[in-house]
Amino acid sequence: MREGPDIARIASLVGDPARANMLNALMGGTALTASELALEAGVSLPTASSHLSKLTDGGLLTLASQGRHRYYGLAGAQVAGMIEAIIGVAEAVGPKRVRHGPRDAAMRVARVCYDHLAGEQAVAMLDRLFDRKLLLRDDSQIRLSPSGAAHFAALGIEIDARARRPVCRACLDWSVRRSHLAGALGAAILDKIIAEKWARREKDSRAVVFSPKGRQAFERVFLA
Amino acid sequence: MREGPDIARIASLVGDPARANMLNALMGGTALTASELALEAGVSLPTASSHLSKLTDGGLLTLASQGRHRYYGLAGAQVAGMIEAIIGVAEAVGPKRVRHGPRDAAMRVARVCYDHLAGEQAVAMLDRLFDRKLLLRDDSQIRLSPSGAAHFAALGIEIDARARRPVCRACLDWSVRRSHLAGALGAAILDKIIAEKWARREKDSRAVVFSPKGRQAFERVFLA
DNA sequence: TCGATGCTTCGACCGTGATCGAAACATTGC
DNA sequence: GCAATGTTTCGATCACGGTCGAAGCATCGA
Repeated sequence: MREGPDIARIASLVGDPARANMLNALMGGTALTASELALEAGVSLPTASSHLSKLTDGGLLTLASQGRHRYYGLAGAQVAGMIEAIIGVAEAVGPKRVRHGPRDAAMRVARVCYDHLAGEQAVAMLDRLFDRKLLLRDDSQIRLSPSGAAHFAALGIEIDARARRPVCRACLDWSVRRSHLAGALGAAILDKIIAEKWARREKDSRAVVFSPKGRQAFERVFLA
Repeated sequence: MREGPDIARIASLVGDPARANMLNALMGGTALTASELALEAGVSLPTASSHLSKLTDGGLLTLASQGRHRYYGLAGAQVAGMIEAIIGVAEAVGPKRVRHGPRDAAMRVARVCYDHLAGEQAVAMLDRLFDRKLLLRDDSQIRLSPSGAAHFAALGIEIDARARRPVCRACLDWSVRRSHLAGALGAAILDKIIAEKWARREKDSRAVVFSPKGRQAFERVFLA
């Protein structure tokens, strides 16, 4: 009975259906208000409020008060990564192996993971960035190379390396089961994809759908 | 309230302290009997038995009956990866940021993750295997290259690619936060490290401690 | 065949935590 | 100020699930 980190505490936070629905909704990356999350979870407002304070106390959510609205969001990419890992297991052991609808397929190709891109496209992108030496695998981190910094700057993506948030971070992809790029750079790239209208967010889903021209542009810039 | 995979079900399985302790114990990779796990979790045998059937029903554990002993083990590397991800979050949000004892430090360097090696050494190894083109990042998988197959065969590690189990698989490392190598090859490498006595398992811990000569040998073979 | 060992099932107990209505609190717009 | 809106706190209810002792199965060794 040696004691490690309190994984039961964290897991039990995710282990309630109402809270799991809230976290799932927040995987889209946008912060939501308490009432939106209550609707999403299918519980009353008081119940939702209670759950939300547990999640924030537990360190899984952050809270940003703006006037009378209170926006809840995931506490970081690591939390998002954990939830993706749980989703992966749930998919694998779930009773419904054979339910790959069209929306499911789109999710596997490209989706939002908190604030960055995930799915086959994202994994392929990270691979190419390594191949082109724009990113370097350091001892225990991913780093932006000088040529990489120049490359992204030319695209209008400039990252302040001194900010608190790490520039590059690996995040395990539940569908592909390999890492994709998170961190400030990962978020900036997703921002650009949306801003350039290369792709749009599917309504009420984490799926990201590229337009034909958008896909070409994305491949030219990131998969070349 | 759109429905995804049942992540609450999976998370709540991990969310009970007794079950979490059991899973943690099984992260060492060796299957354990019900009585051993009861001891590990600090509960009575009937209680443990009840938990264990829930975990197996839930798909997190596999059961191998051998005579009157019943050995429980993790259901796969994906489950192990999920638990590592939860451990990572628990460490990050836990109240004890500054408690890196010596055992903790050893865990970060090298430890067992289910049946393969994890920690800084394991992440560095995977990086070098890519650099040396012994492994290839394919579209959505890690593959063994022809030269890699030859290389490992020369070390006495031969993997049957037609077996049900994937040869190579990525597994996210909770301490380093990047991928290390799982799958049949990852397991075989750990086997070799132990068999060659390059390192030994720390008692009652997942830590793997290299001997001075063993470290040299490991670095020569896998980090060169 | 018989006791010993390992494990599960049964039954009963009990505490934690999820739930919601009502009321209190906070902020904004008028 | 004062109503309207968004959110939390309080209080009470209730059910689910964790817990263990006792008994029941199964397997092994002699």
